Amino acid sequence: MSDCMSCVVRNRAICSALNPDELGALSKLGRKQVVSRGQTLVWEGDESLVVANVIRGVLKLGVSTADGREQIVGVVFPSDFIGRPFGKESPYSVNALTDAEVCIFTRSSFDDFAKDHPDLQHKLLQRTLDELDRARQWMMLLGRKTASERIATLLLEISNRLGNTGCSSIAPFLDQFELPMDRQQMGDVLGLTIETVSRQLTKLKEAEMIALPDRRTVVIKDRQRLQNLAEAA
Amino acid sequence: MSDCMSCVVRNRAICSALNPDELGALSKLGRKQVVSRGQTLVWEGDESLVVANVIRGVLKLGVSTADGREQIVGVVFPSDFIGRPFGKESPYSVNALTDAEVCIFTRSSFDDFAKDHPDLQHKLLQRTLDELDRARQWMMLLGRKTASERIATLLLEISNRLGNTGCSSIAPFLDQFELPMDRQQMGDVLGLTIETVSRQLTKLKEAEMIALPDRRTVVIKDRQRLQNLAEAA
DNA sequence: GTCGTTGCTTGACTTGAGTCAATGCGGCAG
DNA sequence: CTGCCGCATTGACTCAAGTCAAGCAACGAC
Repeated sequence: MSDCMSCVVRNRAICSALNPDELGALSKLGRKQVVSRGQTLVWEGDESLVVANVIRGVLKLGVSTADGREQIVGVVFPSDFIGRPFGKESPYSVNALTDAEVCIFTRSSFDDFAKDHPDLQHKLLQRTLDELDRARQWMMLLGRKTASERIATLLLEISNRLGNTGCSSIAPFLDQFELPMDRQQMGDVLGLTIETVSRQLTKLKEAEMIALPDRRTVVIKDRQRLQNLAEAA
Repeated sequence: MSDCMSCVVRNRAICSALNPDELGALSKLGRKQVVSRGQTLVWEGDESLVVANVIRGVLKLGVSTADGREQIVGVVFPSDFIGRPFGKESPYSVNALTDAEVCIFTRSSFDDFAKDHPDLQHKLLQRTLDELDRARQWMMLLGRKTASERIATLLLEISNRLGNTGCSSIAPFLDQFELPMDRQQMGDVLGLTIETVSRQLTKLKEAEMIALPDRRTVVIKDRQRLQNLAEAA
């Protein structure tokens, strides 16, 4: 890889655990790769051969049943880590929701490097613990929240995840943003159908909590009310 | 703690990463604690002050909304690790489903110990990755499976988790076992109501896939058919 | 014994979300 | 400009699961 030191996620990705020398060593193992929207990086059930850091773009982690039902079990943003280090087949597929750029490693070379760098493993552990907490919050959503609560939660989550680019702590969240996914994919994240997603968005628009200038753009007009709805109070 | 070397989960818990000397040092930091059914070990939203290994019994991790809906986001069995190391408040409460025994540490002393023991962190990372995979599989269940598929999945999961005690690799799963939870709690794990749980269990019984000799006992009579149902084919 | 209590099951009815089927709309190729 | 194509929205209807309300069975206290 050419230049980790100038990488836009240098200070947020797990690489931030490494000093310049270590970073140089790691950079020899990986390479940047562009992934275009819709492209699949890893298939569900395949042996886990690669891991990666997200540099730019948004990707989804998806599980599907034999009869074609799909559930998106994770959405990864820049600086997030992708993959299943230390063996095991990947229990989900990884797919680009938008054009993206990742910094990719073979699993075996990454594993070897990680074994010798406890600080890197520590960062990875923290990240995995955070991801687990997020997954559990999502379990509450999928098990117990109503359709409108789910939509409200998703919009706020995306607003936060897109806002926290870290570069500018001025914007902890965004009041206007582009959805990195279409209606079907929103349904797949929320455990709903495309029609229910559409209807609930219309309701939130009619209630003036949000505006939808075009299919992909969301404006949060009343964050407080949206938050109350999301928190299922 | 008196005697880690003779601990029943010695070879399966994260402690298996440690040599006898290290184990001796860790044992000075922790203590065994008996927890009785229904007792709460950690409250949702409280600062995470303790972590623990489960020695005996089954505990649940639960999240609830302001208006009283509950979702169980994890069930932990002997040798599993409980808690949120490295800061952060606990996003869920921890509750004993059965009488249990845990080996408990203050978070800060465990954190300090872990910092100096990369092998322990490595074990913890692997365990957390496994737990994350399990949580994601459960997201598929909560988002996309029907009531009967959910029940079938839960019964098989409990059969496997109770079977894999590690002590005897003879029994990879059990065909008869005691449910470590009541109907309400099954509903809370599956995102269903108590009535739906009861009705679906009756259906599985009528279809002769299982038998229910008493409220808490389950006998798997046709594992293959139950598995087909669970896999949502 | 019999009275409560607690947890589970069953039945009748309601409802939130799914299904099926048009219709609408914005962009782009020709 | 026109017509098509790929989403997205909307409407009418269905159905799986939830709600509300009895009953039932096992167990312990007295």
